[in-house]
Amino acid sequence: MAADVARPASGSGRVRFSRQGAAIDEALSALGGFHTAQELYDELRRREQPVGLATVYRQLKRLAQAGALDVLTRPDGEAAYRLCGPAVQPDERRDHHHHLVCRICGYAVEISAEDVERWTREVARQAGFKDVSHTVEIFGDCGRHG
Amino acid sequence: MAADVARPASGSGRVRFSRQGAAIDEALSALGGFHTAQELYDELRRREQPVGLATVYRQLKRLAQAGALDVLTRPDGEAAYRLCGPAVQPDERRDHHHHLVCRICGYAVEISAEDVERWTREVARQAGFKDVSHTVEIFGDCGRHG
DNA sequence: GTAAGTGCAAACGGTTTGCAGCCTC
DNA sequence: GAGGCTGCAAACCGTTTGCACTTAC
Repeated sequence: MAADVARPASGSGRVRFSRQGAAIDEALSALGGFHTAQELYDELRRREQPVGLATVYRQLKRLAQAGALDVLTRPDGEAAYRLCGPAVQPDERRDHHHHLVCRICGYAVEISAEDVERWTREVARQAGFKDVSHTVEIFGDCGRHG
Repeated sequence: MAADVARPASGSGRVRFSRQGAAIDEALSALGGFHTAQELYDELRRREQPVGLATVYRQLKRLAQAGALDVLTRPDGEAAYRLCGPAVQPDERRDHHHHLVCRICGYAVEISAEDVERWTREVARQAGFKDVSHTVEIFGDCGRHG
């Protein structure tokens, strides 16, 4: 099930299969939760399916752009990725959402934040701001790793 | 008023005056809003009071630790700083808060987020997470720069 | 005189890119 | 065989650090 992660249906330039791409999909699926490119890189070596670091980054970017990955910026600015919810259909657009992330093991819960969305929009409106975007992430210790 | 920015009352190691430190305080005050170390560095050169980039970073870190600066992580991971609210007393502890920041000019509004604080705590509790922290920042276009 | 503060340049860590070669379609 | 994908190494960018020097007190 791992290697079947949504492949981009993007118009320009067909996407080809590669051993490395599959390995990355598998690792993402096996690890679960949010993990950085470096962590993924290490995991791949551990699995004796080494992939160049540059390739890991490129693949992650592709998957993210294709909507197959959730991307998250950690407090220190490092980026972390995980597969989108289990059964994402190719054309199913994932809308804006946030996460409650374990800072120890990367386990993450998707949080519905209707109220926060509404709140940010309202705050921005009051201050006269336009083209508003926001970041909301919650980090903690899930207490069930290991 | 600019050079009088709160100096740390920290116990270890007395803090000395320096032309560079004062210049940085002034620039921060003159610019207002959130700005990166690099932006500050450029501003200082523009003012013909050049300060080494390393010094800018060190000074910003000091001021931030002393509680004289608000620190903010931009979506791309870069750090931005600004002086804390106008009249901060040396021993006045600024508690956790968030900002609505203009992504164009750095102008920022401090937002009270009681409800969001409560919400994040509640979400985390429901998921059984401990030691919870969170990031909430709103970016937009204030429409009044220039 | 002592040690904090500074400047420079080198080092760092995460991420991106140029380019030659490989491999899928 | 054309073009995407890979690997490597070099480049980047923000930030930190080592070290000798300056300077406030």
